Amino acid sequence: MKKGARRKSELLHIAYTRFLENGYEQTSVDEIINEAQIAKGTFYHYFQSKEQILEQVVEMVMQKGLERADNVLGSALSVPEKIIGVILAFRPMEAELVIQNTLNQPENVLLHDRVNKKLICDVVPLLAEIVREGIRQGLFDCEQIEERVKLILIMSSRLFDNGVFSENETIAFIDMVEKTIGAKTGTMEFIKKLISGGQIDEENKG
Amino acid sequence: MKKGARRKSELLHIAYTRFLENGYEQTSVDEIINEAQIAKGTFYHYFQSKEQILEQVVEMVMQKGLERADNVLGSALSVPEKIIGVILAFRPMEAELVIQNTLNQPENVLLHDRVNKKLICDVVPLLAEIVREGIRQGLFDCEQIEERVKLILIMSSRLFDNGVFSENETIAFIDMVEKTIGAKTGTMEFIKKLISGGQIDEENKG
Amino acid sequence: MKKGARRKSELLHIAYTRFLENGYEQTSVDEIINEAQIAKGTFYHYFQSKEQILEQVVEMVMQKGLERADNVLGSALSVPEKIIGVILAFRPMEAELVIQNTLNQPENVLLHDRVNKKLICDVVPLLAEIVREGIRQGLFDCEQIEERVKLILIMSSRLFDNGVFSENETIAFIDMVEKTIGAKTGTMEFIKKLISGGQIDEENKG
Amino acid sequence: MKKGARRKSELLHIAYTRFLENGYEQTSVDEIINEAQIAKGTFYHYFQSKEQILEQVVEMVMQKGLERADNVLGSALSVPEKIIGVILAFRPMEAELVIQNTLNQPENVLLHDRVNKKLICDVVPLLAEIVREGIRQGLFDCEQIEERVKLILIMSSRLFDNGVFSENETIAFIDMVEKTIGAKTGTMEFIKKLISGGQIDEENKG
DNA sequence: GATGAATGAGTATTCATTCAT
DNA sequence: GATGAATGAATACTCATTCAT
Repeated sequence: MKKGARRKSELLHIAYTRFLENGYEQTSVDEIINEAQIAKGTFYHYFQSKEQILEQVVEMVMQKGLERADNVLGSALSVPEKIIGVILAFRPMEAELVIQNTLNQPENVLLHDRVNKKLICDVVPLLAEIVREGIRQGLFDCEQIEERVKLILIMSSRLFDNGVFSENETIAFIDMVEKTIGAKTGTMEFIKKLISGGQIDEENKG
Repeated sequence: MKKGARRKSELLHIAYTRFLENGYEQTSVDEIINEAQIAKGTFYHYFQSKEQILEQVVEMVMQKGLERADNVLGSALSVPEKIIGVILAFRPMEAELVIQNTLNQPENVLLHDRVNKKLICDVVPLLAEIVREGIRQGLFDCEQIEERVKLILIMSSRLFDNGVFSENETIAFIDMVEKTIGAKTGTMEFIKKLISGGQIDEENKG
Repeated sequence: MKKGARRKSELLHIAYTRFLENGYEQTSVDEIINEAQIAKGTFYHYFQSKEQILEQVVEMVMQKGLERADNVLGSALSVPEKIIGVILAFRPMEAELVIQNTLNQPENVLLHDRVNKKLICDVVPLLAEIVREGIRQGLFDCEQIEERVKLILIMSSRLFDNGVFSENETIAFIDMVEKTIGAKTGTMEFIKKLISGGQIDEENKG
Repeated sequence: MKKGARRKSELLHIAYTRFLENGYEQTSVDEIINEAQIAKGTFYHYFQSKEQILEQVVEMVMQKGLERADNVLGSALSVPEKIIGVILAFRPMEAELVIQNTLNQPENVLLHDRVNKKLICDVVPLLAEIVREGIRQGLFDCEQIEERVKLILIMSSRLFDNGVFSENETIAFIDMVEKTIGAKTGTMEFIKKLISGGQIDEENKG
């Protein structure tokens, strides 16, 4: 069914936005159906529970991220660029919201948390593979690859969560990333241009 | 009023425990007053709203942390030890809960988040000062001190949140800390003994 | 608390009436609170759930019945009269309803069923004791006393449930009762007057 | 339409089973169509409402009972055996369920009640005719035949509802039946063998 | 005949907050 | 200071029924 799928996707998008703006707990099913202009029953025709729509929103966000990450992996970018590309692939959410400036910090914690958990789980192996490639190319030099990648992800997730970072923060971050994976100073320097140059690269949404 | 203050403190402690175990949203005022054996009205005599008790719980937690941090600062510990000491001063919460094994991840996100925000805000200047002392002593060497300290805090907060870390995680973390602040390799090695020697070491879940 | 008790009793009475008229499932909490002119929260201040008010209604009905039965047992009535007196003590409900003519048979089955179960459970021992007294007085003669009493109760419960019985039904019922407990023909004859004479003796309610 | 009739019959059977297991109110149309693997609309193509399928289930059960009863009437059994045969003809439901052990007392009250009402209505004339035959044969002796038959049915229905009866209950029941219709002691004795010999005998719960 | 998406009034229950005593 | 009865808006969820295809 075309129509059914479109409706479900529309509901997911509305829920996603509301969850981010007001938080999961603070968003009632009523709010979602009012915005979608559908009946209560229709909502429960598509989703078994409120909890289920949260899960599917998380899945949707991750799915989009994975697709973008795949594009990055298959591209002709350099290894350092791929690392940043993959990290950014899972951060369009932040981008949208920084722009909308509606990000209501204390409320959307639960969604962020869920996404972060999945993210670390799914993205660590991807990045670890790229780092290994970098090691083979003589660009990086380190052990405990998964663990280092995880720490980088944690840091970047926090950084991007806030959406805003000073030049000093960027410098420190780049330095840490380089040292963490044993890259030469300057290898990741290009990040600086990425961030300060354009308030994060955009492209996303439906 | 002695009695009033004792009651308020008792209420804060009960709320603190319940918030951590079940989460803020999932803890009702009824639950708190039942455990405290007081009437509804009495609760609202001490706190204007449920939100207010959350704020005061966060304050209380931070206050305790600051007291412990002050002891660390005034002690005869080495600079590297002081850094870890201050970080740990704000993490007794985790310690308690890891032991109690009641830490229910998805629920207590809000409290953690609030505490973390305050923590980064209050603790960064403290740690920055210690790092500066370390630089003066020739132990460390770095610029962007506040930003680097912040990144370390972010990483450690995430690490301690999960409560469990493998040996590889510990090694990677120590290495990153040392490199972040420009310390010689081995300077922070003692952390390893702290963690593995202490209570918290377990095999990693994820 | 005088006031609180009065409210609770009022709620029980309203629920009792609605359950009988419309059935338990068909009576919503909204219906009860509208009739009682109280807020939703007030209902749940007195009862933990809808199920709980049903239980307490059943208890109330049984309690009233037991009190009436005690009066009968302590009276100067003859043994046969006591038997009928005890049976009737638990049947004021029918009386009310026959008069009100609102008894909507298919709906109130659940309440009836619950009351009947408790009734058979509580009343059988009472009646058995009276029958034994009758045997000692040489009025009755039978074995399997509890079982026979139970069968009589089952029959009478069904009879009274419908509230209406022809003369032939009454004759047959009396004959069966007499034969069941081995009484001489005519011993229970007086029931006939009771029933046909007055559409069941009344006195009940609040 | 062959297919249509088969489907309808299948739906009736599913509904019948669900109503008995979970009760009418607790069985949703969704449950029925899921089990039948048909669409919502199809259900409402065969039945105008949920209420209507209940009615038709009751009819179906009664129809089956009447067919069995007809076989009994046309058989070469003795008059007392025919009486019991007819009663049992309408009780296969209990038999099935006692065996399946799924009879969930509080829920299936409504279906039972409806069946019982129809049962008494339809079966009383049948049994009355057999009793008259017994009187003509000099086996029984009583007046108010319909009423006595009705009382016997009421008792037996309750007995069979519970499915379990002790020896004393059986003895008392047989004695009451014999005396009710003026049969010689021992005439209905064979019931005992039927019950205790057969499947249903268990130790009494209550 | 058959489908299943859509409906929306209805359900029981929760809970932070108020206020007269 | 302390109580707890009372509130009522809000919540997630159900389900018999309809109807365009």
